[in-house]
Amino acid sequence: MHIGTFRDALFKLLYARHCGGVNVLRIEDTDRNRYSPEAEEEFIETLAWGGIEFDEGPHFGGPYAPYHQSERKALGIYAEYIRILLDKGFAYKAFETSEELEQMRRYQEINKLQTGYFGGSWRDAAAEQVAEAEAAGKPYVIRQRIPRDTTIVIEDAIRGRIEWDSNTVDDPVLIKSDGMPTYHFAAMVDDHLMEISHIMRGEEWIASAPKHAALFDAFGWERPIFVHCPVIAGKDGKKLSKRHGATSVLDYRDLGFLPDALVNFVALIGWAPGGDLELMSRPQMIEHFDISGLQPSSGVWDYDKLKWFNGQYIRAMEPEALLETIIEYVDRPQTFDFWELMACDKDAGQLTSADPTSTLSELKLLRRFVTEEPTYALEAIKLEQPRVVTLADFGEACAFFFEDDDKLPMDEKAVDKWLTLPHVPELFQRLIEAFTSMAQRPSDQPLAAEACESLVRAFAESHGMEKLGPVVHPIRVALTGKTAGPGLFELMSVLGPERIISRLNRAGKLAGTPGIPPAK
RNA sequence: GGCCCGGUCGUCUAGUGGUUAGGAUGCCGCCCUUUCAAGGCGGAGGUCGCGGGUUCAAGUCCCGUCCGGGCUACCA
Repeated sequence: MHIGTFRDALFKLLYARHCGGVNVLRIEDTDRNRYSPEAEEEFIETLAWGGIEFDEGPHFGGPYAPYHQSERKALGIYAEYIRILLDKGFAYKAFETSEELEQMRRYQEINKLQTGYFGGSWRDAAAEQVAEAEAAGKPYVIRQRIPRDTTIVIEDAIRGRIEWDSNTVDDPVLIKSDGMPTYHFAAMVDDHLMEISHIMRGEEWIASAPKHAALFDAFGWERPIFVHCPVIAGKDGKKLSKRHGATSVLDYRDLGFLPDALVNFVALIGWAPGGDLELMSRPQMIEHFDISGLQPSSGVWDYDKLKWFNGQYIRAMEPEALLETIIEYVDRPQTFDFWELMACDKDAGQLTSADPTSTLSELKLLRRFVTEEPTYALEAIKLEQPRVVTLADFGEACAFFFEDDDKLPMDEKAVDKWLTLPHVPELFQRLIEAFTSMAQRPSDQPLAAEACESLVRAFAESHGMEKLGPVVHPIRVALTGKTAGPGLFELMSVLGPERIISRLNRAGKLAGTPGIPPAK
């Protein structure tokens, strides 16, 4: 599901909840070429993941079932209503072939006329002529007879009054030659039948709104309130599309975004609660949501701000809940399918700064530890929680906790800079000795960060060092292979004496320091 | 081409005739600090698309203009 569609669905939910109304899902599957069960499944999956709840719909039941338009068509619902329009003269049969329509359009374009079907040869055809064509078995569509020489006015809840010279509105197809209704017909009939109060949809529908209004008028039905929401655009101002990055909601799930963060962010494109409120819980959004806060102008998708929201939501989570969420994330096969795809995609750089191939292997490592050693993994996650943006980031951030001691990748520059310092061999040796004796007297207590700190500080002091950096950095590089990460003492406490000893040994050799005895 | 919609820092936005045009993000700096983040503090960034009016007073009202976008299917 496209981000824009998702945002609209969210607005509908928020508004329904705000008003104590009913949110209904209807599957508009009248185009047999476009519809697929897989697409519908993806739709439902997206809605469920995003917490977009429905009170009525094909998978939820309700008083106006069925909720698939194809099923409603089979029931003869649309046939019944098109009959009424035909009888009242608000619709007519048109027998043009697609070639004839194509020719007409070309003629209009060449002569710089308005394009569209404004009657052709059938709007005003004699009854006998129509009967003749029908008897001859010619295929036909049923078109809406838009009133001429008048003004069609709609009252849009966001933009106010919008009007059209009805002579500029062409006659849309209501029933296709295969008997299926178009959106223009089916959605309006259903909206009436299902007692829909608000038509909330994307701005791209404004152009067809006069047709829809005229249809309600033709039936003598009360018009719902039209709410045309602004579109979400890419950085270049054009409709958000693949080349702007990911447009599918599920891609953001697989990228490691939290549904609540995405929802919070997306709600704020085209809507503002007024004042300075930005970070909002779902109940807060419902409380504040109102059509008067909707923006008429389109918004641009700002990936950076989405990332900020996600970071905020990750930091706000209880570590235990976060661990659960991460487990869910790495247990989902789609996560790995997605990163496989990313690894092959040249444009993946728009979405991640990290190399997808390494993300993939780091996520596998994360999956192993999170299920096999959840207690250890939890401690690692706690330390990385404040410095991560997406769930996927935990892969890289935590990798050094999980990687085998002898396979830990070492940043070359960091090795050159910190492991070559003259005091490093002695430092490592002292630490190895200290931790070895600790390891030989195993206790139930985990290694305390304070103990590590005093050890390191003692070394610095005994060497007359005023700053801790020259001591801390070599140890960090030895233990993590990197120069960035959580506080050294916290990280040592989580790693534990065994891993520390083994990594110090390895790093010592890497630095070309001879003479360090084996740890055990 | 025609018809429609839109236009406040790069971006999301507050603002409904009187504000030093506010917040958020991003960017930069400082603090914190063993690194990176997070967090705290601060800074740069807006002639409210442009031009006319109305008014003592206009981002806010009116007209024009420019630019951007959407639609222009037997798709939704």
